[in-house]
Amino acid sequence: MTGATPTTSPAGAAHGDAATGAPSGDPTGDLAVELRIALLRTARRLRSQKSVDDLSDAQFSVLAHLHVHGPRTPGELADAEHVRPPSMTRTVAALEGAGWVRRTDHPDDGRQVLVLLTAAGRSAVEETRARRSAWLHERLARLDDDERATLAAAARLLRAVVQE
Amino acid sequence: MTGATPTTSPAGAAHGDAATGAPSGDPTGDLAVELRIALLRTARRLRSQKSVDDLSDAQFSVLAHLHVHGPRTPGELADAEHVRPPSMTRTVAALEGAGWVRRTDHPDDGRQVLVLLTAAGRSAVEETRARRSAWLHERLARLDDDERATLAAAARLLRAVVQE
DNA sequence: TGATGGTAATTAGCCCGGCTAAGGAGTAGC
DNA sequence: GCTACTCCTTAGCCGGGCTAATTACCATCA
Repeated sequence: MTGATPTTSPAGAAHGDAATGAPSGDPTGDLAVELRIALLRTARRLRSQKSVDDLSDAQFSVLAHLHVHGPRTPGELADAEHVRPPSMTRTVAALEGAGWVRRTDHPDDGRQVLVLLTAAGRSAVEETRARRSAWLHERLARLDDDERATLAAAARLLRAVVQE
Repeated sequence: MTGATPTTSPAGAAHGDAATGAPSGDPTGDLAVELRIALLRTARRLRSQKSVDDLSDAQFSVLAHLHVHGPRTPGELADAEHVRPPSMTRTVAALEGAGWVRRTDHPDDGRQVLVLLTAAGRSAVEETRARRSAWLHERLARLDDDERATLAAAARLLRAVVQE
């Protein structure tokens, strides 16, 4: 099919590309463009796999955050997910409606609320995490060890890069 | 699945930092989980940068596709973006309304439509691409050459992994 | 040639989840 | 105890997924 090779983006034929603002002598310029495309494309594919279960991407992300970090306030969750508080309120409400989280009063501050995973929520995270990784897992299995090592290193780098 | 996910820190009160950083055991199983998390997280950050301009992620993706591949029918675009035709109809309509693409009759088949970039659309792609990469670019600049090489290799691998 | 079935695009209408603006409820400082 | 601030929530907009149904066109075959 559209077997365009990744190396650069010469955009083939009639489409004078190469603009992208990347000075050609500057490797990170190209890299940013290439990496962004690859990441967004892969993420889109990963996200499209989610349709098999009933947990949306935003919802799962919150659940996973609670799973790792423990109870959090909506404000903290909004901050962590880089969304506005009203959006988080809505997501939390959906999760609560589904029985995956519970809202409790904050012990010290009456304005705040603590959101915590229910037992159902905890196992939902664990099951979903495995299932969602299946597609990627299956594809990674086709790579050789070096390639997998590269991706593992990249995953670590991305974590650092994205770190606030 | 692989039984125990090694990343589960007991959410209780502990705040596992080392959680999810662990390379060990079943390499591809862990890798899939780790990579998925890193990719989705990074993609979310990248996407959140878009808010500065008036081009949504889905819209930009279509524009970029047309920029690289030339005129396409809505059906082909839907296929390429892994969305259903009605979704693409809507996206194309928005792009047309903004003047970035034009719809023309298909030369051979009256059922089909050809979507093509306008001049404005073409420069929108080029400008936006550079701007959107700026955030990532700035962060990549803090890495060393080896790390950048790793990410470049990973970008290539991801393209291949996601192919088809 | 005219009915029949398939295919492309669209419309209608649902839902999720971003956002802003505005409104309680609770806290804190004076 | 008033005032200001903080946190959460509600109300309501919008983009963009989806399915189901509709319309327009093509292709085939009796």
